Amino acid sequence: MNDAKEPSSSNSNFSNEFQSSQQMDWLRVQDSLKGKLITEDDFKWRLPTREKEGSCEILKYVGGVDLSFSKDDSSIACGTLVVLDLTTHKVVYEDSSIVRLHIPYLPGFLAFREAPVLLELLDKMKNNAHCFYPQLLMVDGNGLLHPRGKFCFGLACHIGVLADLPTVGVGKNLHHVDGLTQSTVRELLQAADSPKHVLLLIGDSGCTWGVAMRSSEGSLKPIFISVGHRISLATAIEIVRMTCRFRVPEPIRQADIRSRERLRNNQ
DNA sequence: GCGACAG
DNA sequence: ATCTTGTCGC
Repeated sequence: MNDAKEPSSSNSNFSNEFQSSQQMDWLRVQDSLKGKLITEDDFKWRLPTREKEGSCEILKYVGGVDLSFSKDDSSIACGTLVVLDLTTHKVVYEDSSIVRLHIPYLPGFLAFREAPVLLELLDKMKNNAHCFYPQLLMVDGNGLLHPRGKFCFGLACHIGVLADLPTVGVGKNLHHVDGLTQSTVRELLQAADSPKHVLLLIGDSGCTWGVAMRSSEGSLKPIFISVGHRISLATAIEIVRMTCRFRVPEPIRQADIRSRERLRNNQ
């Protein structure tokens, strides 16, 4: 009875080793991409709210990306890209792609699972020189707010660097970082008398990772905003606030709704 | 050692 | 991420 094969256990040794060597590769990739990261405003447009001398282009087209998953087969996903016109608050572009994912979700490595589909959608639009190509992209997932923050970063930074696009990370849950937890942050946000409902996320190390923000009056639960690429935290906050009809900023919310819808009607 | 851990 | 209905309220 001893020689009974335990496929799951003998497998998991190999599988675990494979997984950790895979993760070491991923850490190197994140580290190398981080060398290209820009964490201050670096774009040629300006916010519509900010008056300024000179005639420069105004931020008008804001993109949002998200993935939804099949309830039956969790490896089937629909990635969606939408672009919102800030002046009309309407969706002016939508594209999506249903794919089979071969990479599992591992905390800290979301980008390796989700970025490829989304980058393809962006690429397609750029290659067509589409006139609504986003000037900025909001990503469902964190940017600099990452548990191994010194040399790593999240999905929003990953996409920003690879697409060379200004990006903002928006999380609906806090990825525990540097002593910050969801419950303590929520308490602090309640206690804070910040009129803008914003709390700087400063970790035990003194590092500022992003902010927690009550984005709409209705919701006690905050969203977590962090710098993605080619943008400062202050600008990121301003743009997120500008696009929040509800708790989740509209570009991401629309991408979420539409990707879920497409998955329902198409598989 | 154990639990926690974006989507 | 996904499983899940109605319900209270502006």
